[in-house]
Amino acid sequence: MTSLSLLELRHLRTLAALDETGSVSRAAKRVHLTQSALSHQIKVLQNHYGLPIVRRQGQNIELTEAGKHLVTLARRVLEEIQATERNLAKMSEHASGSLRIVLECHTCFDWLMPLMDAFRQNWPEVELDLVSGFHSDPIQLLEEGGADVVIGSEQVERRGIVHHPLFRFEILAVLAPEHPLRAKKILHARDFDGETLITYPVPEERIDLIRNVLKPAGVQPERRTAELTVAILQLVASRRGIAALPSWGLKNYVEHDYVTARRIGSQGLWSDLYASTLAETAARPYLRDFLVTARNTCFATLDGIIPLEPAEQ
Amino acid sequence: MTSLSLLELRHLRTLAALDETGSVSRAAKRVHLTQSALSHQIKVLQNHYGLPIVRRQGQNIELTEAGKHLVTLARRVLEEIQATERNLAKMSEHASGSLRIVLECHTCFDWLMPLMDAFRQNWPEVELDLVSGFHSDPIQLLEEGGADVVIGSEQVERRGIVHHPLFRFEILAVLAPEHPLRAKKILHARDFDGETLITYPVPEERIDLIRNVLKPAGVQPERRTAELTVAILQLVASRRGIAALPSWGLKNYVEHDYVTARRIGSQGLWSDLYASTLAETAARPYLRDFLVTARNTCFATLDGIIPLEPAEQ
DNA sequence: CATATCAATGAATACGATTCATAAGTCTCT
DNA sequence: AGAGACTTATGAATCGTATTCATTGATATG
Repeated sequence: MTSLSLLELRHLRTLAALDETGSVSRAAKRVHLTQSALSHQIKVLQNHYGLPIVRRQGQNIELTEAGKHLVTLARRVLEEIQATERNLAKMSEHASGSLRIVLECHTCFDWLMPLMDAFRQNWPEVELDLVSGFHSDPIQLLEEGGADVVIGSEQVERRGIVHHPLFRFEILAVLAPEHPLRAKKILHARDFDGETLITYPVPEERIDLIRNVLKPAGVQPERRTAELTVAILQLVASRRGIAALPSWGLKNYVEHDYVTARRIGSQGLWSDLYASTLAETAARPYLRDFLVTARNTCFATLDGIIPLEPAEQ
Repeated sequence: MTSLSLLELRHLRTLAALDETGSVSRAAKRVHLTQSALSHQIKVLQNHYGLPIVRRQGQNIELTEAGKHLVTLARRVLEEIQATERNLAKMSEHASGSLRIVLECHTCFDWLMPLMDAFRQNWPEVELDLVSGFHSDPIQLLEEGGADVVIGSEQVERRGIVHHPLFRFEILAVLAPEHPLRAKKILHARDFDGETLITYPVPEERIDLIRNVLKPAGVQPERRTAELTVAILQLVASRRGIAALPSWGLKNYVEHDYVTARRIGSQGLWSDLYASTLAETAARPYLRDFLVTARNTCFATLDGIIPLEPAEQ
């Protein structure tokens, strides 16, 4: 089909990112390019169509009418492409197998559930499971063949294991709205002295706040555990202690004044999330599709997360 | 939307061309690239998906199952893109106006009619017309504002006029199946000596066979005219003379042995078709869309035509 | 008002798609 | 069978252009 169009999928991908982030620089991170690159892309498109596509709105940008047209196109097209690429993947080898997921991070339930539903639809032949219970060395599970993916935040170098970066997120301190510490904009290690820390029932080394902030400062608050995120929040709200949770799940509770969130340290406490697999299973098409849609749905639904550079391979 | 895909629209465009032409080199002409470029593109895609996309079938190629998946994707996507680009075009200026078409070439009716129907649907605001009758200087009509496009085969340099190349086609001699000349594979100028030439009712200079072949050789056969292509074919079939017509319209008649077609000269007699407009109207979005879909539908429906390089601008 | 963060832009760069040159395969015709 | 006219495939060279770099001007925030 002939076409005088200079439009390419790369444009559509950045358009979609622009729409989702509302900012050129955030969109740039999302598509792993510089802000400048996206600015140039936008300019080329606007010249080509003779129409503004984005409008500066204060700090950020906003799509114009024309931009929205292109975004709906982008959505449809990118989805169609992913669908047929899935079909192609199914035609190649390794199109079936198992995807047994180990979660190091309890809060990941939030985004994992809808993701697993979608995946089950797209890959009915793949045996999808969540392997439950606590595991001291989840990576070993991979090597023993007891699991296929570990979702966690530590990136330990080990032969035959590859870590696929998902995203970076901030961990915020969660307080009851009446808590005295609410006065401080930023909490530091010694602010936790004498407080009760409410966490998931996992070893200390697995809790970023303790490992990276409190322990180095020699602060050792009391601990109390709960299995579910809502239970932790409930305890916090009823003034039984402080918690540290990913920012994305807090938004609703904070907005309704159920709890208050505060940054930890002047830079904030950040953690990276990886999906780790055997090098061998990393090549499986359904695994790659799982990772792509995982990132997509996370970016779409989780606020305040930051893309990570894809692993060089 | 994140994507590990290296797929780009350029790939989809060549896929579509590959499917329509069944040959890498013909597809290359269609998308204005070299055969080598397309070969490389195909290889990249096959490596990426780990699947063959085309299969060599003797001289030409054939799409595999995977290739067909991609082609249906390509069709859908490219169509969607054209649709939204039309929408964008309508949002810019010059989105309405008139498109009055002058035909220098009678046979163009064949492909112009469905094209005009499609155009009318897409651009209801544009006043679409076929200006009828014979015009000695159709380009002048453009300058006088009596028409907007001239579709013809001569490319006369004139200030303020731009010629948009459509395609190149071959003109074949058409004989009655029993005609003595059927024995020759190729007809030359002197073969026409003493024959009756059946043409459209236009001046000699407008008839490529006469202007480029017979006149230079000093051959001057009798002439007889008919308005419609079917009428000409009817006269030929009933042995009233020979005609010279574009190859594309002949296929059905030749296959049913209604008439016989022969090449004219060892290289064949070829003619280029252009759409000419004022430079000013060339910028109008609906005109550009008209040209794009004209080329597309011609390539899709007309056999044996060859793309021309787009005019440099 | 200083600082941080944003988008825009021109020039330099680097990457990769395309071309070039060539080889190898396929069909047709004599 | 062999010549010729077609194809497609492939590695190396080239060229175009998308991206980055470096900088500026805007906009918000404390």
